[in-house]
Amino acid sequence: MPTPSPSRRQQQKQASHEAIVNAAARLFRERGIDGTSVADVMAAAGLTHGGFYSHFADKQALVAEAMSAATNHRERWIEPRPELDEAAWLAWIARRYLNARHRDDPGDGCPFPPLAPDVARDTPAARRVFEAELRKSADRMAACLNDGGERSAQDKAYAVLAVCVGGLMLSRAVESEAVSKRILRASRHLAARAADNG
Amino acid sequence: MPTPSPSRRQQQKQASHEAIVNAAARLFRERGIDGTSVADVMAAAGLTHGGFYSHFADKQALVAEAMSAATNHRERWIEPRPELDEAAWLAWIARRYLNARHRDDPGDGCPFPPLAPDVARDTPAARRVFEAELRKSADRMAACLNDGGERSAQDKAYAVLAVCVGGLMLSRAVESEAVSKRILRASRHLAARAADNG
DNA sequence: AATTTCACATGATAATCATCATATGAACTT
DNA sequence: AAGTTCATATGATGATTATCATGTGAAATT
Repeated sequence: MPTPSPSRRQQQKQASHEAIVNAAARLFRERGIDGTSVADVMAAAGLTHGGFYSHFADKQALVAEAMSAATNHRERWIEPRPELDEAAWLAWIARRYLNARHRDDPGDGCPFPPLAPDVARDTPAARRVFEAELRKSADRMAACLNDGGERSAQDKAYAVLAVCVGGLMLSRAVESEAVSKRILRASRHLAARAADNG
Repeated sequence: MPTPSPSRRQQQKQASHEAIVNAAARLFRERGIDGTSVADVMAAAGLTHGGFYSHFADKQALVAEAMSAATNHRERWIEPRPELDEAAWLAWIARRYLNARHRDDPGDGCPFPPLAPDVARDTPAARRVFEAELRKSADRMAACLNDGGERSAQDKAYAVLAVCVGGLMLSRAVESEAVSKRILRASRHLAARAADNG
């Protein structure tokens, strides 16, 4: 059936729902899932804690939705550039992803680095959402890569995602700026190497 | 001064201290730092919660010690093999690290993947410990690599660590065995590519 | 042997948290 | 306009937690 024009009330609820999910997507990336309380999320969404359970069955349900919401902007990093060859394109997206700006703003960045370990310890449902989002990213990247030899474009994509996610995570976990930058630079370099046919 | 033979009491305390640190090193890797209570750690060490503060100023102090303790076995993964050339050696250590056994036993595995995001949000002191341990791993690896062109052996080492850490983390965060294995395999392959001279 | 020390146990304390119960007022229905 | 619904607010509840206070018995000291 075609969407009947939503009532004012429905609109209001949907707006709140989105505000909650967006607040959670940011806070989870910034402080981790365990480090973020339901009340924190609701306050950041401009609401109070009590209303939470008319939107979600429990915190787990929010985690799943927030994970999806946080991954919606993958186009920011994985953007086609048909005029570039494979190595140049990989170097280009690696620079978009592995840099100090992204490192210093996890709340607005890729959710894989900050949330992967939390998800690994979470429920199968959470891992299914993570996997679906990771797969979408890999597919989007693979569409810009060549199928080379025994390695499919998808395999290359997963490997590039691994360096990018690992490099960003490590760059955030060290204290000195010099070492952090070095990790970013070295990871960018290796990401571009995924292009060569082996 | 030469170590005076430690009294029975000192020995006892030291044994308890080590039991606590080892229990923490395992539990933090398995359940995360926030997901592990001081009481959990003490119980796993065969003690009760009250004695904790005669060993550590607070939970943070334990985090720092546990991180070091968990990294002490890096020789398991980064082991010299002078008879192998660089690419073969990298392929070899990548297989040692990026496999299902390691993936399925985080409590006894490398602490970087499960703890990096927690540390990124922790105190500067925690990040300094993380950095020191990461640097030791990079140094140990770099000692087995060639200084090639503009990329130093250390840079290569950091990049290899990034794929390894990222690949293991992603392989744990997805639900299907097929995708998980694919990530491990693709990451192993890219790790070995770090050898080529660019 | 009497005394002191201290590692560890038991038992608070105060904070935080997920979740639930209930109230309220605006938005829909009639 | 009176009645109903429901999104959200306010205010519990019970669990968990880091940390502290106090007790105790074995070990060290005298």
